[in-house]
Amino acid sequence: MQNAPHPIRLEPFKVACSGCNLRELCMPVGMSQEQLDRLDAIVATRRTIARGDSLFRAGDAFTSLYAVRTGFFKTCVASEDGRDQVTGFHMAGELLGLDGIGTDRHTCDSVALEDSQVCVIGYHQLEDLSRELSDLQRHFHRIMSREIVRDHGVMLLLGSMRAEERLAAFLLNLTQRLRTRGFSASSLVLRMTREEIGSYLGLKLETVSRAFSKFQDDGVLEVKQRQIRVLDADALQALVNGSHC
Amino acid sequence: MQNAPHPIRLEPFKVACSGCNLRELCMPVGMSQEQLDRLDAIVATRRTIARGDSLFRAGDAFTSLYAVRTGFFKTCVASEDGRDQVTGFHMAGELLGLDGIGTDRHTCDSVALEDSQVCVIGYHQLEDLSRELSDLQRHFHRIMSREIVRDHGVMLLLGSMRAEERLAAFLLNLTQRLRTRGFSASSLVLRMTREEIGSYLGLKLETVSRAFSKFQDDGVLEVKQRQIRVLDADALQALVNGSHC
DNA sequence: CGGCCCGTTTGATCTCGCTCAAGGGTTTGC
DNA sequence: GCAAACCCTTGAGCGAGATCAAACGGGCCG
Repeated sequence: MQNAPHPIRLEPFKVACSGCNLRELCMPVGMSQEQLDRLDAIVATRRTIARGDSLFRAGDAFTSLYAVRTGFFKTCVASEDGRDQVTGFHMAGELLGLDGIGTDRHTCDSVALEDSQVCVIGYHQLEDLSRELSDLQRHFHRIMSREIVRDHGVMLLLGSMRAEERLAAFLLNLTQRLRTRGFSASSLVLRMTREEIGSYLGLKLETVSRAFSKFQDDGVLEVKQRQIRVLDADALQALVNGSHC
Repeated sequence: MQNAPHPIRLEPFKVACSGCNLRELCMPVGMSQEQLDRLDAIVATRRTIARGDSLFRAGDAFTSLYAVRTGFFKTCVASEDGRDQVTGFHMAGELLGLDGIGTDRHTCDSVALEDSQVCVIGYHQLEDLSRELSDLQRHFHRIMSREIVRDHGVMLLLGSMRAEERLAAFLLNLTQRLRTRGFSASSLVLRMTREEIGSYLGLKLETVSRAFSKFQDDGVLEVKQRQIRVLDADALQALVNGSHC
């Protein structure tokens, strides 16, 4: 849209990390040109996933990690009985599939919430390369560690927050990540249903809906179905910071 | 105890991975003698932590990982306001400190629940070595991945289980881990208070206490303060598997 | 254009776990 | 050995969120 005109060049599927506008968010953070070229070599393919389809499912053999290029995903785990829990939402630049490393099988489902594209990163090749490039090794370890820290944050949320606090924390997290990607921090379109939000937050969909309505009544949000406008981010932050006492 | 007599040799603090009886549970899983020797070289020191003391705290600079050698730990995160959430309990052979890799600072507190000893593993040395030993690299990645999967399991528990189901899942997890270490699966001594269990499970201590009493009344457990005897593990398993419908 | 499906909102009621409170048991320290 | 913490148990009442139910709204397709 806002780009200066470029010579029209068709690069049907091969778009390298080195030329990717997500490279400062994704695997190649801070890598040199030479390192980038080597990373390009192992991120050979991309895959398109239609809305509603799975990128992988629990039980699938683990071979690759996936970097979200465009679109939006949820991951969910299921227990033996039907119970189902959304464990995360993932947007451009984020890495999917880390759960599979431990047992060589994926332990959760990853489902596209809109038509999406991912870069396929062969895991063994990544291992090989990260033995040579200590920057890559370090970065990969950081990504895994941050995932653990993120999960601890969700555990804190699920274990000790009330419904409205959970939703506030969720919205602040989303807007924060959107801002990092250059989007507005105040206007967003939810890619997931109330039920999926509820599953992630340990709430029922009705409770999520009521919390949205409450925020709207209080002038904190403007809610039109999945179109959300944040009117008072400070109020959300205050909720998360336990103003309930 | 059951070993053939050895010449009495004092090894005051240096006990190597290669001679550690936890090596099949800990970092050196499946490593060759030559690899073990190299690992020994970087696991140079041990540290003793008295009950109630911290191994590390949120905000501390991250330099090392810690393998629990003896004793028992909890890790907990705190939010800006006073809220506090136990994110895990850790016993012999388990690795602590992975949270620090992402930001070079620890993000949670790790507290000894009994007098404990840990092996200190310098992280940079581990990185260096795992670039040379692909088995070590692989194993380390698996440990991190399993931690992520474990956290997903806790999220499922916190997000979708009722109080008694949570306690049942917790007890089954504990006994499973004790069994792996050669302890009885039916008789255990809890190292943590009801409040700490409650924090981990997203419940209040009174609710935990009531659930214990209920299990005792139902003949599933025998509860004497922190001394627990599992009388009917199948009943616990049935609870976790959602027999509530 | 009309009808259907899906997701959402809102209301009424119920219930599980929380809160508040009291009492008892165990461990620790003087 | 006694006292003081600390931890655990149990009861009573309450309330946040679940459940059940109904109606609404938008998008899609015939």
